[in-house]
Amino acid sequence: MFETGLLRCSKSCRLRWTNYLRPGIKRGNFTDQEEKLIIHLQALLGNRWAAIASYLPERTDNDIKNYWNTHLKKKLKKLETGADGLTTSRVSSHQSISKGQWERRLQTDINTAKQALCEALSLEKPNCLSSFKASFSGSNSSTRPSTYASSTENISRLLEGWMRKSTRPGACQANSGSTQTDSACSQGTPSATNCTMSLEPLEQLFGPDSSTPEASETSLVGEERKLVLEAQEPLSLIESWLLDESVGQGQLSLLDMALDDASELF
DNA sequence: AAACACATCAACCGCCTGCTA
DNA sequence: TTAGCAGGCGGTTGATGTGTT
Repeated sequence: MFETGLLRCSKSCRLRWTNYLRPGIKRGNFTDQEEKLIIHLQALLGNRWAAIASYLPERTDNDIKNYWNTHLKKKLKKLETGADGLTTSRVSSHQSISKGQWERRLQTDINTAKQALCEALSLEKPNCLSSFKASFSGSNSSTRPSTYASSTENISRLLEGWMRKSTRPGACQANSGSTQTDSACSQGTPSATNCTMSLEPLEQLFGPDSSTPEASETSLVGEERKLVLEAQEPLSLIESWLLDESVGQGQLSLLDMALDDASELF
């Protein structure tokens, strides 16, 4: 501990630096993209503002937390109470679940799905299951050392894949001047933080034509519509994603899968 | 102009975790 | 092994700004 002569301890100084003084911090209104990304990440990660902030290097966890509490909560509540059946069911269904429960169930389901997939495809790869199980070994609440660490890493991996897929030509732009936070570094922030993510899935939440499933579906064009329709085929969304992940192609968004999966599970 | 309500956001608080002696 | 410490985190508070009556 050091004293600066100010009436602040090192803790306060650090906070002041990371939340206010640190260079590269963007102030002012959040863009639509940032807003959607926050909502997306909050749905995935829960109130883990530091983890969410690691995907928005120009914003601090405090900023995001404040923005969520003051703006986005209301916005989502509005949507929830609105006449939008699809959005309402989607948002409320996954928000009503406690985060830990959601994570465990999702991870368990992923595990099960992947196992089934490996077996179904008769993959003669002993590493397939073992490596996967190892990667999710932390999902057992009685053995995992840290829910946070395991889930953050997992989600990071998922997001990496999602961002790769959702990034379209011209959609990725450099974030010049941004500085990684200490927390971002320590948490293994994916390199994709410098990408402005494509967030079409969330247009369904915020777009003017998202009030009905039909509308949201018809708002999609070409390849996206095809993929949405494909997602309604017997293959579960998780399986689609797993296949997608293993093949390294496809454009199903993680958000759709996560939310749909949550709806299916509950 | 004053009073009040509401919104915003920096800072504080307490808990948890990891490190180290 | 363990106690003490520092740092990180999320939840909450309170000061300040802004809008409304």
